[in-house]
Amino acid sequence: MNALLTSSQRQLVRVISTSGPLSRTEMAQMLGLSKAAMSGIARELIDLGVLHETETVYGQGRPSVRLDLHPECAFFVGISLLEDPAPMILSDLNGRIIARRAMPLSRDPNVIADAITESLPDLLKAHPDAKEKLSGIGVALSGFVDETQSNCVQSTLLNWQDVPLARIIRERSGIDTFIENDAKAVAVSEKLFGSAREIQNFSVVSLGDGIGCAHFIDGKLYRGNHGGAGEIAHCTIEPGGAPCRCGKRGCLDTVSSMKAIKEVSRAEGLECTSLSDIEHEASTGNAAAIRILHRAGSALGLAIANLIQMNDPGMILITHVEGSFDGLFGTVVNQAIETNVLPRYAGQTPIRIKRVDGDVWARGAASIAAHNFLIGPNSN
Amino acid sequence: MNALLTSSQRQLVRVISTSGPLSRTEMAQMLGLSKAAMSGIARELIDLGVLHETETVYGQGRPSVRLDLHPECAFFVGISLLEDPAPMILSDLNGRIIARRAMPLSRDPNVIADAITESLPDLLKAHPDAKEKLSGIGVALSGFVDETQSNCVQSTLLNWQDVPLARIIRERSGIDTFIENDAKAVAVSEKLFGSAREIQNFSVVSLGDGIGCAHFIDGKLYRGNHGGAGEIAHCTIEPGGAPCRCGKRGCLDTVSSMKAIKEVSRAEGLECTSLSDIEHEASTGNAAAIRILHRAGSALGLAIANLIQMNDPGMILITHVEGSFDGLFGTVVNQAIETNVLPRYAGQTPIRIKRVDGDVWARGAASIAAHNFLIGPNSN
DNA sequence: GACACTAAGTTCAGAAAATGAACAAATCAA
DNA sequence: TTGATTTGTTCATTTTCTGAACTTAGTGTC
Repeated sequence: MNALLTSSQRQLVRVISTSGPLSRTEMAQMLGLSKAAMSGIARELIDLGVLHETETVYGQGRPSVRLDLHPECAFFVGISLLEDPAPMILSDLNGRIIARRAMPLSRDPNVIADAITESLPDLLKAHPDAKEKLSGIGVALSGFVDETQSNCVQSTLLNWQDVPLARIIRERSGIDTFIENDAKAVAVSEKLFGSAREIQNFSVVSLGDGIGCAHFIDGKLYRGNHGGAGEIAHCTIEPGGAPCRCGKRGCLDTVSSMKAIKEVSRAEGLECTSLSDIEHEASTGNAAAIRILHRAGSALGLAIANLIQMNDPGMILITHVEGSFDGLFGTVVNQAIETNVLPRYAGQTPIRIKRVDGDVWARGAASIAAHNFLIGPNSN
Repeated sequence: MNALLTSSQRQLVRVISTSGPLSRTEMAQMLGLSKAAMSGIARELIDLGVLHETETVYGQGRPSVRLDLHPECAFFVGISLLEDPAPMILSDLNGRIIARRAMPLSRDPNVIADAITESLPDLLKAHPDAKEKLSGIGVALSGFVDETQSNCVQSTLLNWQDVPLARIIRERSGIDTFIENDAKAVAVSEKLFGSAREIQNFSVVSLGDGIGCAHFIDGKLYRGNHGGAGEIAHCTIEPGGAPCRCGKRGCLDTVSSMKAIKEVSRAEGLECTSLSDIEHEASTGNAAAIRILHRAGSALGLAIANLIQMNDPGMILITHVEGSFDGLFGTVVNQAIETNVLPRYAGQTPIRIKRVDGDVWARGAASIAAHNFLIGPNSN
């Protein structure tokens, strides 16, 4: 259905999806078209059910009518391969989750494709509308994905090397499928549906067992020359520090990831199984806990400060699954950012913290499909 | 003249300027146009003197004729405000320097504008062709420039704050003028004329008294949200290290800039006035010299490695005015990059070293004008 | 060297898309 | 109620692009 749109129609969809609801006149200006041309294109898209009229804005003169994407003109499935069982969601064009299922995780791409295909009818059961307008499947995974969003170049977690997962799923299910790295998927979902809608340049730092990061630059996801942009976890933060599983030493990952924090705690004899536990110990004055959180927070803050210095983003979004950022750890991170950023720019880059639930990855995955529907793969 | 081009014509110019000479058929494919449309557009541009036919490529079937920009269809003036006297060059569309002058440097934008305007006739004297087709003036300076490439937001060297230099020069001279930060100007000139023509993502690190850096991302100069992208010089590289003039501590600038290296050498009692001197001392076994170069090289290498980790560029271009990269310093830099980059990616990012002469900044400045002529200011 | 074969580039009628100008519609302000 | 103002529509006209047939300039083969 998306392929049936003319290039002007696609442009219009793109503008609305990045700028939100707009009047016909505003869009005409943004696209450099005449009001006459806009009028026609808008009507076509309304007739196709892609756009619909929303609020009326009153000012001087005839009020303008904002057009927005019809949230139910397309539906998407998102699957996260980061947990077992793998969460699976059905979302509309606004990123709203409509249905939720889970499927067993596997390392065999064929098994995954089959599991997805078999789970689809159940996921879509109560939603005949979505069944008909299902426009794409997105998959989030830990690893590197190439720029076609079709091949997984490498994944340690899944033990993959050049697996054309999207193609396999596409063949089994018959539905347009795209895969993406976990952090990059979250960045896309924040850009489409979240707090970054109007920000052209921002970076997402996702804090969990590992540390992920993704950049949006000039309104586009930036994946780098080998798909490795955002590999902040393996920035050297303590030269000559502890060996990392990547082969080098002193990576941020060895200091500030939840996994690292917990391991160091255990090594120091703390009986803690979660960040909250350690935070609690620290608040009661446990020197080891304080030291650990301080070290982890300073390292993460320094890495983020360096990121700000290098790329000058308009926002840093830190997402975390575990614990909270109100304790010592969060305080130290913020402090470290402040002290390591050019004083001239200190406080200029908003740092937003977002506690995310178990749906993030699946929602991110769905947003990859949505992005391909709205913006297209090559962003031309 | 540029404003007279239709949007298709501009697109074509843009494609050629980024991809080099192409046949009509190739361009038709790249722009998604029919051969018929291309034929017409190409003829128009040839008639206008913007394009010309170059080599003929023989294959199966009728040979294709590559079209390229006519190097003499536009000329540009570039001025560097980094030295006194300020170098001033005249270049063609290939970046070839045709004439060279110098003018006295001033901190008063009006005086600069007058000096440029007065120097122009002399610069253009022997080149009536260039006089007629002069299409823009570019100015490179040390400091922050806004995204319109018209205002200098801040310059420590020139002691400026929000100076609309481009507008002033434009008014005096009557010629389209754009200004740019020094490192960013060099990056643009490398993209247009240098070794980065076909690379979409790369970073330039310019090593001189200070350390500058600029990123090209997805084929575009990336300036960041506040124009501060590439401020690698003030990444914290030695936490808690020596105080920097920026107000914080341990910045790369305090360790690896030529100024810092020389200052530390002097403080350590070495009688050295240039990098070559220190390199020479090191090669004769002077422990202090070795230590200084090692520290500076490791720091710069680490910063570049972090840059590679974060942005995964397709190339790093290190430009340096002074000394050479064949000695200890260069070796240590390369080593530090290797050891601090994910082993998986080690050696994957080409590091090119370029010794630049006194023309770099003025040539970079001219390329800013050329870029605005070829690609346009907003890159739509 | 004649012949088919291939692919580049051109031509031109016709289709598609965008424009400009006039106009209808919906509100505010007085 | 009237005028001002701005949105959005309509339609004839212009601009731009396409498709298909054609010309051109080579290669490869016998």
